[in-house]
Amino acid sequence: MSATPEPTPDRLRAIPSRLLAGVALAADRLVSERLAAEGAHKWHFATLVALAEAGAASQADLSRRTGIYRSDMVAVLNELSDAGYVRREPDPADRRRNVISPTPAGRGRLERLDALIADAQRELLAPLTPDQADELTHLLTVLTDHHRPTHPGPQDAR
Amino acid sequence: MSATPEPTPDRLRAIPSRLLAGVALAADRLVSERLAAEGAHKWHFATLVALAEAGAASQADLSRRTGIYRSDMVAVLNELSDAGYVRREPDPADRRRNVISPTPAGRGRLERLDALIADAQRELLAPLTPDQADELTHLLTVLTDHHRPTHPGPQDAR
DNA sequence: CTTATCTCAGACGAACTGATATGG
DNA sequence: CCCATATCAGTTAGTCTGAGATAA
Repeated sequence: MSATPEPTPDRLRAIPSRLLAGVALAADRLVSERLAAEGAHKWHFATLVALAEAGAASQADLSRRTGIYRSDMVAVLNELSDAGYVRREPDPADRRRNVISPTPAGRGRLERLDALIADAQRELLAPLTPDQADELTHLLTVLTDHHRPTHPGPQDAR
Repeated sequence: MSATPEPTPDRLRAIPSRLLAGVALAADRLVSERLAAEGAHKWHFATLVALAEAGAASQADLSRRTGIYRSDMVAVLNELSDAGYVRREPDPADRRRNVISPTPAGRGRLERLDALIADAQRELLAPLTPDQADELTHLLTVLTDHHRPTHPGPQDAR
């Protein structure tokens, strides 16, 4: 048996950009699966976090904070508001915009999703020691802050 | 002045899976730009590397080694062979398959692309010390080897 | 193995409708 | 005050790319 399973060449496996792509993909799948089990999406989580921090914000604000594209934010907020997690009402001070604010149910939702995300991160970093996990996070943060034509997740800013 | 530019919440910025996604995206863009300057794509590079290592291989082998989807490999090989970088001929031992082999021009092409990729990796990791860059690569390798339900990274995200 | 579709998702530019802001 | 123009917020509809499945 064993017909030599065509290994990926070391020259390819050692390339940082390829390693990053692979691990990022695995991480994204982990997170997406966990959230999907609750009928949620990472965008919902990011939006609720931004909202928890800001208290209330316009859609454009949320777009900038989360990195979710302005057009796509519409659908995200529709879903969150249909589920009763956020309230969307016109801004009396500037009628061009809506003021989005979290509801009590939304705050509860955030805590639940936060726990799911934390679980996924733990599983992702399980093969590392706590110190290594911290170091990895640190190194990624350095690179993130350095390479930032403004896109953690892509989008926005044009 | 300063209208407070809506910062990304720390709760979002500190999440490993988000950091990975952002850095992986920046890395991929760097590499893609460099290769595009030579009219190449990362898939061409990966295929040439696999070919250099194997000497010659079937399309299915190359697909498994590089993580490039079988269907997409067809187009990649069409391009490489049109440019004279690989030869595609029927396998006399098994007429169902083709034997792909690199040409001298293909080997030269690989060296050129390899240099471009190396440049991109250097630029990507520039903000880190050499030790940190090595450590990052090591940590990513550990995660890559651990999280592979057969999908090390099909090849990339975007 | 090759080729042709087809579906699905995500990123994103175009463009339209208001509303606000500014300079004459 | 009136008007033209520029800009911003929200929204819709549509393109483009890539993954993955399926079938001939």
